[in-house]
Amino acid sequence: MPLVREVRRQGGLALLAKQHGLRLTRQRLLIFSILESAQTHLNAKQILEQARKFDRSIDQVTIYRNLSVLKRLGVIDELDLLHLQGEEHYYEARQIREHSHVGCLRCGKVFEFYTPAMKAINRALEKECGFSVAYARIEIGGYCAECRKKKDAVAMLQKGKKVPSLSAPPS
Amino acid sequence: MPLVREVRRQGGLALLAKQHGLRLTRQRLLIFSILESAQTHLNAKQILEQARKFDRSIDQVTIYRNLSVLKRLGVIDELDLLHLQGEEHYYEARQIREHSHVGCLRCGKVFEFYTPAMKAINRALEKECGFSVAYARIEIGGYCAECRKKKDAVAMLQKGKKVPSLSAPPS
DNA sequence: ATTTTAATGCAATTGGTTTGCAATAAGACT
DNA sequence: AGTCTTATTGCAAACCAATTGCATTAAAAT
Repeated sequence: MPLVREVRRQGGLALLAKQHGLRLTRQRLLIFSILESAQTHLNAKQILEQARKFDRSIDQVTIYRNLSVLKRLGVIDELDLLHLQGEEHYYEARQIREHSHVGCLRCGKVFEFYTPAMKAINRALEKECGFSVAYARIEIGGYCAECRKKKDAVAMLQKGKKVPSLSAPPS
Repeated sequence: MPLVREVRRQGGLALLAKQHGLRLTRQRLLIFSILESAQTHLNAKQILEQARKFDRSIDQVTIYRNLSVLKRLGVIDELDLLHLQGEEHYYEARQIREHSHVGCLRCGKVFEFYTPAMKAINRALEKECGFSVAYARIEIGGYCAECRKKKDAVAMLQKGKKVPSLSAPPS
């Protein structure tokens, strides 16, 4: 099982788990490696799918239980991404540099964004409230540059027409 | 039904709903008034409980459907408060001044916080990405001043003892 | 008053997540 | 290596917030 050896070597989540007295099972190491190599946030289903490629017998409860452990260890974040991509939760390994998830309410695209002002919030909390920030989740909804252009174009064409009703869900 | 008259007068959500061609039913007006007078974020169950005090026959689907409408209108926010108070979603009327929800990972207390740096994030997004922010959700986890004090006191007493395992959920 | 159809209530369903429990296997200790 | 302890797993069933189908009710336009 080459995968196991690899994970053991690289440390990271596995090392941390070991330090907390958790057993390094084949399934657990697999889940850890998936999270560590993920380029983006994943939901439980996606993690399960990836895991099954290496271990066809792994069950979704194992995914959930390990995500739960990692949440407790404070090394992954659980996100809902403003429900722009569905109702499930998404998970990502906690980054060194904090960032926000920005989602377009029109096209549903979600991207990550960082600006120093994010750190300023933590400093303000520390200073004003004596609150020590462990992690911050910033999720922003709005309209991306592309959609704004399109919207302007449409507005130009429809000048004078009434605004569409909001009583029906957007298609 | 004095409540209905009152809501009609005060405008707010009811006025907005009318402008979008929605019918002002007794149940809808009741839900609106609960949200408008809420001092804090509520979940669907809490809204239902409050609503039943005035209308014993109101159903939870009516709550959910109206929350859904209000989300679409963009006048309420749907939050999960870092799951510190349960897995359900919480709702609050969108505030003029944006703010964050700050939760203590030790005692579970959640409070609201504002600092100008929050506006700075929006400006940065606009400037750097051409992204127009409709709303921002900032949810922060960490340790409040009180818990930090307690923790220090405990650490003082337990100096030299090993760190408790994280393999079991916190009591 | 009549008509249209949005909104409601009830029941049933969905879908993500959790729990109970017997079987398995990690890690500790000979 | 062998044995023991118990954390962890897989399977099935349960859970529960949220959604959907449908007949009924009632807002509001005529």
